[in-house]
Amino acid sequence: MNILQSPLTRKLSAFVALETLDMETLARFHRRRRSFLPGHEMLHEGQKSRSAFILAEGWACAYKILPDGERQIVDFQIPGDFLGLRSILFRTADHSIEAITRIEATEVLASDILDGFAQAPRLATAVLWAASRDEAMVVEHLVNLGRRSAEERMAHFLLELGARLSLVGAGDKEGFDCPLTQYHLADALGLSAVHVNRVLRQLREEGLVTFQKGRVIFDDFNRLKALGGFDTAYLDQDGPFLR
Amino acid sequence: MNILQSPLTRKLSAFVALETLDMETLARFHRRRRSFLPGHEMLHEGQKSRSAFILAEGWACAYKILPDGERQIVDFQIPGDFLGLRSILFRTADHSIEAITRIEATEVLASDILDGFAQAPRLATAVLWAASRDEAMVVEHLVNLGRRSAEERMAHFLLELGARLSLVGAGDKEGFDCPLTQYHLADALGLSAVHVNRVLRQLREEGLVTFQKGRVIFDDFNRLKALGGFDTAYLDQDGPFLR
DNA sequence: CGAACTATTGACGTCGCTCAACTAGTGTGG
DNA sequence: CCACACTAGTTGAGCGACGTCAATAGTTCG
Repeated sequence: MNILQSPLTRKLSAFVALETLDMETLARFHRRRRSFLPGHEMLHEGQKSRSAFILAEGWACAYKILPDGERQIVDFQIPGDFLGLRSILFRTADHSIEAITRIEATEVLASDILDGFAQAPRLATAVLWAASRDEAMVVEHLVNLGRRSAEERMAHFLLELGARLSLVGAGDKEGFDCPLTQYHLADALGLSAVHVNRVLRQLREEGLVTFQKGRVIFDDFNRLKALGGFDTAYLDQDGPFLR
Repeated sequence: MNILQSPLTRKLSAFVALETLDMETLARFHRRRRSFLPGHEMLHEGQKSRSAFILAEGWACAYKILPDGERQIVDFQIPGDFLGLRSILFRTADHSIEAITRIEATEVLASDILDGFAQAPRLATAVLWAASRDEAMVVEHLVNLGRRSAEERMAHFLLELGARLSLVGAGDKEGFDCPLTQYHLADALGLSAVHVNRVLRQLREEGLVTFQKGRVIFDDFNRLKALGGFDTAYLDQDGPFLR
């Protein structure tokens, strides 16, 4: 894939108008191609890591395991997202990452990124923006867990996923293909798998959204948005901002 | 206050060994001194903002308001923290910020920061680290809401606050002064104020921690850590890493 | 000394959890 | 080709953590 067309470039271009120098530096990030099978643990909490990944194809999730064995999924990653960026800035990774589907990614060394900042400062700004956008998503996720009912959480979550996927051309207002199980949803939304099932049934029976057979279909996009209190502003994805 | 001693410099020094050039660039961030009274809304969600703040003295909180009027506090800020960094990278602020106590801060223009990156790339890395650390805290907060009981949440929350404050010299293993009300705790932990009260009583009666009269006292630090599943690794604050 | 905020406690309701049983699809080896 | 295992999904019964509502103090401040 041409670097000009890569999901990451497309995403960063939503914020900064990248120049030739930035593009060249970014291209240097994409030298080591790697593949992973579903279920592979790409990064383990506590591990020292000198490289991160840029996801080109497939889905992954970042999570933490609690002492009692419970899991909280923090974020799902889709093409164009960094995997484990924090793990190279920190002494040890503060979370684990697991491949959900088969994954194609490029490995990026810490030194590539840090040297890149010195050569292309605009790129540093773009990466800071990408990290801030990730944080904004985690924040919205936090609000979801803190102050919304199970039904509202699910509505908001499915809408966010749809919005993110549509940015990389993998979904629209009709719906999207989704490889997640009800267990993934439970661990992400802080619910039990049993309750996830009930909530999905309820949303389906109310004619709002249908999640079956690996596909999410928005039956009534607007009513779903109203239920989930969903507003895309925090995704900040409406065309280049910094020129 | 000398720039060498400012809380922000101390915090960033925990990650990168800052050079003279970085220090000078950082000093340029500290020109516009501002004060705010308790309760002042320093940043409003949806607002366009061209400047952020570096907190020198006092406490603030970042929060979101839901359509039904409920509030979720995302983070509390203490000296050395950025206020509204995301708001200058995004088109509009995705959250609001309120002064809890009287606040002393310096205002930083977006251009100061972005120009600073071009002149001192190490500083860009340091700011990215600071943003990542903020994200790590939000992530831990998310795990807190998703998978811990009210009692565990409270334990974890008070321990995190203590750890952060001790980094800037405002607390230790004994305890710390804390200007938060039970309503603040409720909005941060996704609980009702009534339940916060009950949980605090329970923790006090179990001899774990006492929160009264604006002071948090760790009655049994180790048992509290065990209860909250608290591990400081995600704060990544054990001495300079990148040299 | 009233007004406004903060903290405390009880009674009662409910959302979401646990446990358990059952179905359906899928893959695997004999 | 079937038996078995394994995973994902579905549904019911019962229960407990936490919410809501309401009443009462204690504190701070004008």
